[in-house]
Amino acid sequence: MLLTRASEYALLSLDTIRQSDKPIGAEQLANELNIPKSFLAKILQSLAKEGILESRKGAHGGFVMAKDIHEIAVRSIIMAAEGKAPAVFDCTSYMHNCPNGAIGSCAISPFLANFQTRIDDFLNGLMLSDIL
Amino acid sequence: MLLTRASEYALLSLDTIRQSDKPIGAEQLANELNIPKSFLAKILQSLAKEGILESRKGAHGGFVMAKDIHEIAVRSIIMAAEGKAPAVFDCTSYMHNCPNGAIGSCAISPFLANFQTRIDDFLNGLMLSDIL
DNA sequence: CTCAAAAATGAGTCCGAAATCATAGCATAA
DNA sequence: TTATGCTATGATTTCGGACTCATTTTTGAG
Repeated sequence: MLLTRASEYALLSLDTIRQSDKPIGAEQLANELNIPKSFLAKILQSLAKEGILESRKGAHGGFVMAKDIHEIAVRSIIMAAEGKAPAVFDCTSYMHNCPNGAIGSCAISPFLANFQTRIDDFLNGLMLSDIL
Repeated sequence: MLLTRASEYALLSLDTIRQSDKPIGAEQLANELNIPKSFLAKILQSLAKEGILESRKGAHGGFVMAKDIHEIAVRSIIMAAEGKAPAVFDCTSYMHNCPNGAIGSCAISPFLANFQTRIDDFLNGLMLSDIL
C-alpha cells in the first residue's frame, strides 16, 4: 500500500473545505467525515504548514484553502499528510546507503529508480483540480 | 511504501536463479543473498505456485525458472511475493464495499481508480527481462 | 529399498509504524 | 476578557510486516 489513511483523510478534508465559503474547524470536520478529531487535527496542521491550507485562529476560526486547487499538486498533499515522500521501496530512499550493498551492487535499484520516477512525475503533474 | 521486502527478495532471487544452470536450493540462496532462510522459502514457494519458478524436490533439487524472463510480468512477481495485488490505497481493493460509504459516496475513489490503473498498467507491461 | 536431501506447511513470536486518544497551553476574533 | 479553536506533545492501542521454529512430505540417489 502506497498511501496510508492520513492521505485519504487529507483528500477528503480538502474536498470538504473547498466547498465551504466559511472556515471549517477541525472538530466540525472530524464529525462530518467521521474521523478521529486529534488525528485529523495533526493532518490539517501539516497541510497548513505546507501552505495548502490557511488556518484562522480565534472565534469562528478554522481552515480555508490557501491556494487555488489548480495550483496544488497531489504529491504535495501526500508529502504533508504522510510527513515524507511516497516511496516504492524503502531502499530507494537511501540509495547512497543501500543495505544490500553488503552483498554486492543492488540488482534492482535501476528498475526501482525508474519506477519511482514515474510515480513521482505522475503525482507531481496531477493537480487537486484533476481529481475533485 | 508500495512494495515490502518480500518483493525485493523475490526480484533478487529470480536474478540469481536465472543465471544458474542448476537448480538452487532455498538454503543456498538465503546464504548467498544474506536473507533469512525460512522467510525466503515462503516467497519461493509462492513464486512456484504462480508458475514463475519450478520446484524440484529431493536430493540435488531446488528452484529453476519455469518461464522465459520475457514472459514474466513484474506485477505477477509482486502478487506472488506479497500475496496480494499492489494497492495504492486499501480502499481501492474493495471499492464495492467502501467503508467510506457510510459517510456518503467516496469523493476520492475516481481518482484512486485512475491512479491505481496507471500503476497496474505499468507493472503489467513491465517484463522481468526489462529490469535485469 | 532405504535414506537423506530438500521442498512444503503451518503455527507462532517480535517489533515498529500507523492510528487513535488525551490534554494542557496558546492565540485571536468577537 | 472570553469563548473558540489552533499548537504541541506524548501515551496507548492496534496491526501488519519480518522473521523463526518445528514438522511433514516428496523424491532422487546409493
